[in-house]
Amino acid sequence: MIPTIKDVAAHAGFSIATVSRAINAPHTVNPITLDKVRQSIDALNFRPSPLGRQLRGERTRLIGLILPTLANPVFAECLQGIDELASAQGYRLMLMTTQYDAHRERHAIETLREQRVEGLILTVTDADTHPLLDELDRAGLLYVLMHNDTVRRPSVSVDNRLAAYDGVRSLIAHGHRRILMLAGTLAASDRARQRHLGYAQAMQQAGLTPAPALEVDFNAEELAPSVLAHLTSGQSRPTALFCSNDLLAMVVMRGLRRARLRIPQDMSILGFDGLAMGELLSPPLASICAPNREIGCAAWRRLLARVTGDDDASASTSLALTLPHSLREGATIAAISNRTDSTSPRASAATEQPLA
Amino acid sequence: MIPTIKDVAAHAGFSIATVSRAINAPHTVNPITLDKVRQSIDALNFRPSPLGRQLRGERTRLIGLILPTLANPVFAECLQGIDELASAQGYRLMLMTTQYDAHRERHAIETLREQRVEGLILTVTDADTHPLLDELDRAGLLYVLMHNDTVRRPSVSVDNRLAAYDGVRSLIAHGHRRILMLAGTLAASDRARQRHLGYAQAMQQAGLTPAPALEVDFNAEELAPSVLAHLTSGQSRPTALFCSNDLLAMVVMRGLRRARLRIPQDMSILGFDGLAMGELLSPPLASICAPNREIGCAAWRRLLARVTGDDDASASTSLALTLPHSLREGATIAAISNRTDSTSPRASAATEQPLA
DNA sequence: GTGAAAGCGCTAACAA
DNA sequence: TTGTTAGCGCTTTCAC
Repeated sequence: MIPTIKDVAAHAGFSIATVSRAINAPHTVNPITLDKVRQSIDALNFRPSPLGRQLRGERTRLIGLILPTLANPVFAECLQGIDELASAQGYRLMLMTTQYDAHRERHAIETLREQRVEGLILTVTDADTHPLLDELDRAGLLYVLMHNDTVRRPSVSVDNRLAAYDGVRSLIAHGHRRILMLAGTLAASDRARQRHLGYAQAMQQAGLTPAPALEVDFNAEELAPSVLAHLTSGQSRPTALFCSNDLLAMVVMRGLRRARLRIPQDMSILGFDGLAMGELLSPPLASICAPNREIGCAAWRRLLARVTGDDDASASTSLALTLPHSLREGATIAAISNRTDSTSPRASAATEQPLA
Repeated sequence: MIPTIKDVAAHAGFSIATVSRAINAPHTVNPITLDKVRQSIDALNFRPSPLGRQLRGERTRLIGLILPTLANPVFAECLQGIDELASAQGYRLMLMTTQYDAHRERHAIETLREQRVEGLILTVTDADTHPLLDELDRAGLLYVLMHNDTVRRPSVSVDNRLAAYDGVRSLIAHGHRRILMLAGTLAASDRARQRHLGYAQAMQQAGLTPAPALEVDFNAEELAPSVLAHLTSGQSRPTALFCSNDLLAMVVMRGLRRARLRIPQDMSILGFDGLAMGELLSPPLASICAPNREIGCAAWRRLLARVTGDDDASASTSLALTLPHSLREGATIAAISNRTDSTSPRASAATEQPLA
């Protein structure tokens, strides 16, 4: 079926050792022999099996990738960056997704470990409390976290707390006082926690009262009545929503529209992630941007440094690598005049200026 | 470093054969022995290396995946479906992206072949003229195409021609006469060709004149002036655009907005792909929907049937598996009154009714 | 410059 | 029930 080095040797009339050398150290074999061997290789369409090599203890050049889902483009964007570098450097990627499920996380790690991946790039729900990561440490399997916000483990991410702080400060600077944070049903993630911390800090610093994050069902067609009530109730109606990620922001925007609220006149929206897609929305989504692709690249570089042992430089570096975030203005944030801080959507709309 | 079966055997005080049996056929070994072996396995945190197994000619349970890009969620959606089934059935996925580059396609195939994948799921630019696929056939490497529209090779896709035909017919039914098709810079793909065929057919059947597809640069911030000229020139201004995919439709929508055209009052838009994201737009994007996730699943099932040899049933089946498409109405298509088929955006807007 | 042979981790036939 | 052994595809001494 699939030709082996043996077949090539027989075909060329040499020993397998010579064929091996012809492949791995061409200069050590007689040019004429080399030519014959190469002809046989072509004739049989032979490709050396990495299994044989790997078995000999060579490097597998295999890196494992564990992501929660690809339904959220955040991870697809990271993956693009990783894939770019990996294939350029001759590594292969083995991908598994977990759908945020702990069992699948465990299964993924076991599977990849069995495959003898040289390292792992992953995003988990909560990096600080994750027992599997301790196991990885114990097993000596190298890994780098992406997006997870922890100082205890090797990770690449933005400063989620600070980024959220900056974003919410910007909302406040636009005159918003009643700002609510919305989170997906997976509010338990380390980044969601950090983002809420940043939100709370910005609020308090402005003398405002932070509220707990409001959980929103990602998959529902409409916003739940209970949620909608929070967003529209007369007196304390929020004027701005800080969504813990862009996908959530998009779902919320749709929900608000269906409830006949205008964006940003009736409600300002700020997302988090900086999805490329967000710019295509109408109005373009304001978002706290993480350099997702760059996060993927950086994670790759860190992992590879560890894998190849070029880690001397980064040994002095702290575990957590923090990449700069940025604010994308978009057009989903309206400025609010604080004097006429009316609670009626209609009334307030008149005093608001959509932001270019 | 990584413990081998030998280490376990030594630790447990048995032969490697017994350890192997303890792992692969526990019932054939003495319970007491089994217990000891298992303790050693746990103690050493041993995982059998698939390399050894695979080398013995066992199945690798490895499937290769070659996608153009993950920047287009179409592929991410397929991948979700594939990944779901693959991990449920104990297969591993090796992913490579090509960015529509022929060299990378070749490289991906070679790499995966070397890895001894049992089969390949891929999307190529043009399946009919692709020399690499002939090579796969010759090499006997099993594969299934996704999205590629060809009857010559095993593939899973929608009927792109018919789907486009249906979509354009719907535009015509809404009163549109001047309908233009836009395509990405990769207009050479088999599916783009089929879609244009469907477009042309629907136009001709309605007594209208189809135009060649207009190429649009995907990555530009604004629509190119030449393109914009096509879309706004007075007399022959199109009233509807059929975009060869949803991502393109989104880019075009943004471009139109920047050019101060309203959607759908000034211009109707129909996309192709049925991206989940499209429903979150405002207005929700009308699209010809392919069941992307289902396409991934179906491709997986077909490939696995071939890989495992359960192909008897599908031997009678034709090579190309066509899944049903559907039309998502969205709200980017306006009805046009044909009597007052005015060419001025402003004037025509008055006679148009946005479609719920 | 080339070949013979050992060994990587594992399974399976065969022996005990 | 357990052990011995050959061999999967390959690289790498070590001879020749």
